[in-house]
Amino acid sequence: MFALVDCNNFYVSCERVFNPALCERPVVVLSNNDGCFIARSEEAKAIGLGMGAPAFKSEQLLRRHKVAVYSANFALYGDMSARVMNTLAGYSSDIEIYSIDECFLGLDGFGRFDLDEYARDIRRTVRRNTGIPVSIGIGPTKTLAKAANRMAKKNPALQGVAFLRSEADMHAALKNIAVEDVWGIGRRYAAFLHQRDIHTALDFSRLPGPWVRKHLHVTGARVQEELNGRSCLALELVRPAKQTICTSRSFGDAVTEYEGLQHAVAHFTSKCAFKLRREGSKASMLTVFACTSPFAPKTGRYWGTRTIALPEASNDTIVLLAAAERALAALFREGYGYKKAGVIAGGMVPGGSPEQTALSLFQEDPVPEKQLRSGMVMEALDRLNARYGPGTLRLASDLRSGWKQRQGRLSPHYTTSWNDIIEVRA
DNA sequence: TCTGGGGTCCTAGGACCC
DNA sequence: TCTGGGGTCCTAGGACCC
Repeated sequence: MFALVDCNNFYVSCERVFNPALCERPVVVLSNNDGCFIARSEEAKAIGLGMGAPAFKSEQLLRRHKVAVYSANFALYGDMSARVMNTLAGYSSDIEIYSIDECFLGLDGFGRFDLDEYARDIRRTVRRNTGIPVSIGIGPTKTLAKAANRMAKKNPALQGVAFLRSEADMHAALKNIAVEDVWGIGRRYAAFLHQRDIHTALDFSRLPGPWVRKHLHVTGARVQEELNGRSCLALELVRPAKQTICTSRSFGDAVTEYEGLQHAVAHFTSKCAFKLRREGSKASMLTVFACTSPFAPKTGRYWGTRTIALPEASNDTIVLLAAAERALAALFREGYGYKKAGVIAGGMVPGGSPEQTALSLFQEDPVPEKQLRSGMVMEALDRLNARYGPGTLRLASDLRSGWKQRQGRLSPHYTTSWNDIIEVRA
């Protein structure tokens, strides 16, 4: 058995924890750069504010219904997420943190418990410890746990918990779930299936296996197996190291000067380097891109990208910055208004393993003194920033001028910044 | 004025190896 | 008359997730 615990309207719920007056109002949280809705309270959904819809198109609606609007505060959401996951870890030793607001729990060997009551206890405890409301679905496969979770959310009578215990439970659940709402069936496959008169999860589960394998490939075939109660997706108890690490942002105002892009790219590169070190990985390739708005008139569009192969895999900010600088210089074209840029680290090599030191053909020194020093400098940098706040110590090229994000309605970093708390009190 | 930011996996086809 | 059999690696594109 698997349980899927999913935080309700997570980002909105985080804002509400620290501002209970929001509980009676429609609330939305915007994406970076205050662009789209990425979280909506139930009231906001009812008004018709769509997930991922651009906020500027709904300004009237927002005003008319006095919707509380927030810029994304990922420092807050990330910290609240860690608190929720911490609580959940007390309920099973087998946990997979699936996303910032979702967690699978393995319930093998929990047969002596009443799982329904167990789930209700989890809900109460998470709520008490963190203030965050969650819904819980339980089923014999991850996909069925997902489906159960959806039921728990959609059906208030269930009070946040749905348990697919018997064949009959599963049959009833699948009958009431549209095929596009099944985990692993996206827009394209849903349209394909609708054309062939397959509308519910139950319809899909009954299709001939080879046909599904042919048209939806192995991923689709696995979904079908899972819907039929045969588990194909195991819990990932250890998160595998990331294969790529990306930091990118849209700009509040288009950036036209090379210098502005340079500062932004240096900032993104520093963030990537930090993420690499946190993962214990080194990158052997670095890609930089900068582009105009996809909504700009066709003639004013440009998508520039360059990838640099590093002579040795690295997670040293200084090394990566030098590469990023070269890439940007190569891709930059005068005369465009750049609306977004980013840095992608790839070709990962585990940091600290023998490969990472051994493989450079031209490395003259058997004891890589330079690398040793670089590691120590980066460690000091990270320690200082961990203690005194991100960005306290940084490279001189990592400048915040010449580019900025729109972020007009940011709530305080209630749980991660003393300064913000002091301001709130004042 | 104005449209996010991360990720993963799978497949097909080409280039290449012996 | 009529072109082997077994691989790997890389890339692009398509699908999906939150």
